[in-house]
Amino acid sequence: MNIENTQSQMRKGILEFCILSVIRRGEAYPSDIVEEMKAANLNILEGTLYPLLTRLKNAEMLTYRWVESNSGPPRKYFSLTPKGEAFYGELEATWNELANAVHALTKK
Amino acid sequence: MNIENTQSQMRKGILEFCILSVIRRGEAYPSDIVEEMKAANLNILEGTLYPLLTRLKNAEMLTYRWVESNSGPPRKYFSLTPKGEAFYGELEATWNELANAVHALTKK
DNA sequence: TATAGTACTATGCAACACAAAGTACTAATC
DNA sequence: GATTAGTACTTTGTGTTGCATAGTACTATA
Repeated sequence: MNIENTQSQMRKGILEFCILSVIRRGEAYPSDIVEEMKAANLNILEGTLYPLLTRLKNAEMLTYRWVESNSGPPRKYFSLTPKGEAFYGELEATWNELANAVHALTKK
Repeated sequence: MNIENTQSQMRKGILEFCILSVIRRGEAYPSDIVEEMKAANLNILEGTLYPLLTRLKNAEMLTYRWVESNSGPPRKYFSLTPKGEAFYGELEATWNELANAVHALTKK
């Protein structure tokens, strides 16, 4: 029981929401996602990001296309499906409810 | 990949923070904790609460005493140890950082 | 050709919320 | 007194995901 572990636990379920938020704003490939999240003080590791993107794709929330890169290997650009768009709305509501509940409970 | 599962994942690590918050405000027994959390729209199940309280006790964040009840079986009243108090401070900082990061990323 | 940088894939583990089943104590009812 | 109901706590097993690690593949550069 230490703070690093608890932080990791706290991130579960939330990273999914964050990733969809980044992609929802515009087609993005994994490094884009990493950069945007890092800019918001959310560091995500490839061991988490790639399987998560794969799960989201398999669940039909995301779709992707390969784009040749002019400075390295090809990149996988992801975008939201309509199903992913709807799911995003649910995630947003769920997160807001949770955050508000925690705020209400801990700030009294 | 559905909203109920994601909600459950989102709660991981957070419930610990909430429980310590309730107990920090004053000695409490499990049903007290359930009621206070329910009032804040955070429902916690016994299968989660009791093992969590046990983990916190085993990690020396909590201590407890038995109190006879005048309307049923005895109750286990929990309170924070100094170590638990310090850990709470870390949890609060960690949660705030995470919540702020998510807000920054998703509300732009 | 070998190396470096970039991009992506696969696998195994630890931890916790959830679900369910069970034990124990006390008061009320028969 | 025996049984039932309500309250309180304990135990166990499962599924999921972030983390950690190792690996493959593509392109540019030396």
